[in-house]
Parts: sequence; C-alpha cells; structure tokens
Amino acid sequence: MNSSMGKLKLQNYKPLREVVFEYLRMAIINGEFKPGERLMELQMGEQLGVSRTPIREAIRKLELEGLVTMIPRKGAYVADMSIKDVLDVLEVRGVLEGLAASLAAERRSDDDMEIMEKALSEFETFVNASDRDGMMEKDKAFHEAIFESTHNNKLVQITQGLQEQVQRFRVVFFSESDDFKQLLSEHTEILEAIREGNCDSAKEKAERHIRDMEETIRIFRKKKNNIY
Amino acid sequence: MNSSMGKLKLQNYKPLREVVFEYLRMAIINGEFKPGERLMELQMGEQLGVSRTPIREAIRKLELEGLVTMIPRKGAYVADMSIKDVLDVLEVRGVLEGLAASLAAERRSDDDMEIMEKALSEFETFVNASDRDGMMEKDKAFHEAIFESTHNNKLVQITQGLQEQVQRFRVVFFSESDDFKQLLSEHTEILEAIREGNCDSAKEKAERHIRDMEETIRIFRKKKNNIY
DNA sequence: ATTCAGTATAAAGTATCAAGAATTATATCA
DNA sequence: TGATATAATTCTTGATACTTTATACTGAAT
Repeated sequence: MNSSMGKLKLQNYKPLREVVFEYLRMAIINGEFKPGERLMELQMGEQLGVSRTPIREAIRKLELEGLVTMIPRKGAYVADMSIKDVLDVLEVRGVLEGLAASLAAERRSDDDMEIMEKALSEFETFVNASDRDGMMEKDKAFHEAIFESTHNNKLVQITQGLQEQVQRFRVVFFSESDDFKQLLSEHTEILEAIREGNCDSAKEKAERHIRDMEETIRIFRKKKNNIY
Repeated sequence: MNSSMGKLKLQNYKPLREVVFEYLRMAIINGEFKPGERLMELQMGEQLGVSRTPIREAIRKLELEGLVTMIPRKGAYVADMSIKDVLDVLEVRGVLEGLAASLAAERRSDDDMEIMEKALSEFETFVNASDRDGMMEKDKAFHEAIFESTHNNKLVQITQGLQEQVQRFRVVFFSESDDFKQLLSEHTEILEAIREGNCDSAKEKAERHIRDMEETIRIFRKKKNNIY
C-alpha cells in the first residue's frame, strides 16, 4: 500500500520547469502572449511565484520548439509568425497527414478504430451544437487519433509540434473563418477509407484535407494584400 | 577600429549553454556517450570547466530533441535507440525527402543548383578516395542542399532533427555496412531529375532512396534476430 | 533474510554576483 | 536654443555558489 501511494505521488510529481514550460507554451499558442512580446525572467518568475531557474529552463525548451526567439544577452521574445511560416508548416503537414492516414489504414487495431470513431462523433456533436472551442479540441483529438494509429512514435511527436504552430496561427490571425461543416465531411471520408483499409484513398483524402486549409489561407493572404 | 573589434566579439559570442549543448549533442550523435549512460550535472560541469547551470539548460534542450531521457529527481540518461525507432524515423523521412526533392525541382534557383552539384561532386571525390568520414559529411551536405532548395524553413528544420537520429544510429549499430557506390548513383539520379524540373521523378527517386536504406536495416535486423 | 533507519549523493530550486545593453541625462558645440 | 555625442545609471541576462529535498545505498537489528 505504501509503495502504491509512493508511486502515485511519483506519477503526479512534475518539476517546476515542466509546469512553467506547459504554461508558457499554452499561453503562446493561445495568443495570450503576442508575437514579438518580450519574456523577462524576473518578471515571469514573480508572476508565477517561482525563481528564475525554472523559467529559464522552460524558455530554452520553447526556443528549441520555435515558439520563442532568443537574442544572446538581450532576452527572449515570443516568436514572430508570418503567413509564409504557416504555409511552410502546412506543406509539410500535408504529406505527413497523408502518410499517417495511409499507415493507419494498414495498421490500425480495433481499439484504434474505436478511438478514432469516438473522436469523430464527438466532433460532430460539437459542430451541431456550434461550440467552437469544443470543435477545435475534437478536431485536434481526431487527427491525433489517426497519428496514434500508425504506431509510429516519431511521427506522432513531430506532428504534435506542427499542430501547435497551426493552432497558434488560427488563434492569432484567423479566429472566425473555419468552415467546420466542410471539415466534418472530410473527416468522415478519411475515416471511412481508413476503416476499409484503403491506404491510397485514405492518403489522398487526408492530403487534400490539408491542401484545402492551405488554399483557404492563400485566399486569406490575397485579401489582406500580404506580400509573402 | 575599436568598435569593429567589439562587433566581431559580439558576433562570435556564444552563451556557454550553447557551447555545451552542441558539444553534448555531437558527443551523443557520434556515439561517444553510449545509450543508457548517465549524464551527471556536477561531473559534466567539472569535465567541461563550467558550472551546473549551462549544463542543465543544455540537457533540457537535448531532452526535447529526444537525445536524452530525463527521470525526475534521478537524472538524465542518454536516450536508448531501438531499431524500431530508426525505422520509424526513416518512414517519416522517406516522405519528407520525396516532398523536398519535388519542391526543389520546382523552386530551385541557379545558385541552389550549383550548391547541390558541388555537394554531389565532393561526395563523389570522397567515394573514389574511400574516405568514409568525408563521404558521411558530404552525403549529409547533399541532402541538406536539397532541403535548402525548397525554401521551406520548417522543412529544413524538421529534417535536421531526423538526420541526427539516423546519423546516430549509423554510428552506434552500423558502422561499416553502407554501400556508398550505390548511394552515389542514386544521388546522381535524384539531382538529374531536379535539374530537369521533373517533380514526380525527383520525388519518386528520393523516396526510394530512403526506402532502400530502410530495407537494408530490416535485413540487418533479421540477421541479428532482433524482434521489433 | 528482510526491513527499517541513517547517511551519502545528486537533482531542484533560490539567492547572489558579474557583465553587457539600453536609456537617460548632461555637457559641449553649432 | 537645439541637437548630438558621451558618460553614467539602471535594468536584464549570464553564470556561480548555496540551500533544500528526495532517492538510493549500506548497515544493523529483528
């Protein structure tokens, strides 16, 4: 009994740097910290009630993730985000989504299938309820479920990072213009192909799903007269 | 004069954490630190003549890169590397090489073309001289040149991380068995397709290039009786 | 042989010191 | 009197040293 209590404690223990890291990451992704904004160690520390060390370690990781830009001896800034950056990300994510769908169609277990179906139906529920936050969450969950079904850890890990960038972009630039009805029908088609084990079809549909998003952003860019 | 000296210094300045980070990364990638080996902050610090802080910050970044594994309150260990891990990496890298070659065929500038050709011819020189280290270096340079030619920064960044993992695997498991003559002819074909601007051909050849490598490792695994 | 206690060791986090960059103020020159 | 340049002060990062806390190991006792 003692040992199981100990284990529980152990599982729950998170180093401060980890807490700070996740806090800052979420704050940046959700747009609470704006691009270009300066992150000062002392100030952050006071705000979160910790000393500078955990803050610094968290910032180092955020730097590697590309969410923060460091200038030596000057400080850390929330990374800028151009439309070009997001288009670059989506170009990569397109082929990875395709790969994932194809592999999922080939390798998914019955458990995987259940998880994907659950995510999709929950997504549908939120669409019908017009709950935007819920949709975003389940949209993410659906794609994650596909990636998990590939049983390729590296693929899961890489895509997580990319997802964050896209999410961040959505929040910063774009908050109201996704067409969720459209997303729902595309998701349904992708899952159908995966269920049937049709690799090629799953791949093609998943890839086009991302290309559609790219196209939406290209149009958005033109409207804004943004030059690259 | 004084000010230009100052500027030079400024340009050359690298925070200690950065130096340590790169040192440790190279040491791990090149197999000087073995998988599972423990990295102790105090000891490392003494060895490199710095205090613990830069070591810690470097280790945090290595953790995010997947090169070290942290166990809270216990310490940092050089990450294990299974054959499954490398196959996962290559599965991802395959489609990214394909994407890169295709985009390069479409977007390369004349300067890009020159850089790629230079890398390839240097690779050939080392192959003829049977200089293994030189080959590895130029092999890497060639692939990097292709990725740079896509003008997609995100793609460059992601692939760098993957390249490191493959490199590490090569060193740890595999030191003598690459067939560089074969690599050379494949590289030549890929570059030919890029030069002609033939996206589909470039993509297909680049993808197969990685699949060949995957196949080599699968055979290697069978020989070793390694179960997944 | 097993368990519990005490000690040693290493990580986590805080406080402190040093050094570089930025801003402001003052002085000098036009 | 205004503007520019330089010096000084202040603020922030970079790095070290120190304290605390948890884990592991060793030895003794049941």
